[in-house]
Amino acid sequence: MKQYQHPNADQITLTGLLHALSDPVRLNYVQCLAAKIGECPCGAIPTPVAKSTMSHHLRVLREAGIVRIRTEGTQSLTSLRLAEVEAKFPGVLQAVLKAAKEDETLQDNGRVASESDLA
Amino acid sequence: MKQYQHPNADQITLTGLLHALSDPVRLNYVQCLAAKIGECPCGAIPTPVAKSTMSHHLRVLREAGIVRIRTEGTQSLTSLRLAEVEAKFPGVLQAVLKAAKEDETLQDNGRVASESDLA
DNA sequence: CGCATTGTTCGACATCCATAGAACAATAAA
DNA sequence: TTTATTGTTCTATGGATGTCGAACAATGCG
Repeated sequence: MKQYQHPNADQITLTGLLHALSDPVRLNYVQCLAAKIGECPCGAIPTPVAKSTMSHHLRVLREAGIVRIRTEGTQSLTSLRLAEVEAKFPGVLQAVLKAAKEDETLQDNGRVASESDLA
Repeated sequence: MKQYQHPNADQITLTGLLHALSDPVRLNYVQCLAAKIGECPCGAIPTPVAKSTMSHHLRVLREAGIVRIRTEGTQSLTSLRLAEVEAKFPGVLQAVLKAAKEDETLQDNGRVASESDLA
């Protein structure tokens, strides 16, 4: 269907990483993605924005090197590039994910992902 | 001279923190600030932008809760709120600082690299 | 084949943001 | 007091960004 381009480890920049994570919608998506193991269909994670907007956000995350996207059938599967990002910037993504998990301001911000929303 | 308002720990948000750190000029400034201990005059850290621009960046850093600014005479002294930020989001700022220290794209003291190098 | 599902792309739009110069304020130094 | 230093604020500007709807593409299902 569609071929996605992913930056390799060398092309991942710290500011790019931080910028990609600085959006509430994106950070929440990444957080939900980290909670699951392995790949995850985009649609399986509830988001408060239109699908075209989410497509844009996923593009940002992908180009920042945070997620890997591949298509299978009609749906695209996203997975966190945790190991690669950690190898490049040790502790950063992990600390952000941990902080996000315990942050209340992300829950209502964008109204994302109550436990009941997760299928 | 001027009174600065600083957010308390409760008002520091993760996305605000990440956004403030996602700018190369700001991240470099914070990194230099971390290298020094205690307060530091703004002018003591070389920056590649005009002073009005730097004033804007320092405002962003201050409002994000990352730096504390106070004036003494004609100059304003900035200090990193490392302990407070770490108390709120453990590991995040520290990991970012460590990553920034070892990142080549940030090295030459603020010349905004990386954007043009990505093409 | 026709239709539903899933996501991308395009155009549009409003807003934010980094940048800089000019004018201003406050203090220090001569 | 006059000048220099330091930084803020105002205004402008060009570019990036988040958002959406509509149209499109690809696959799966009946």
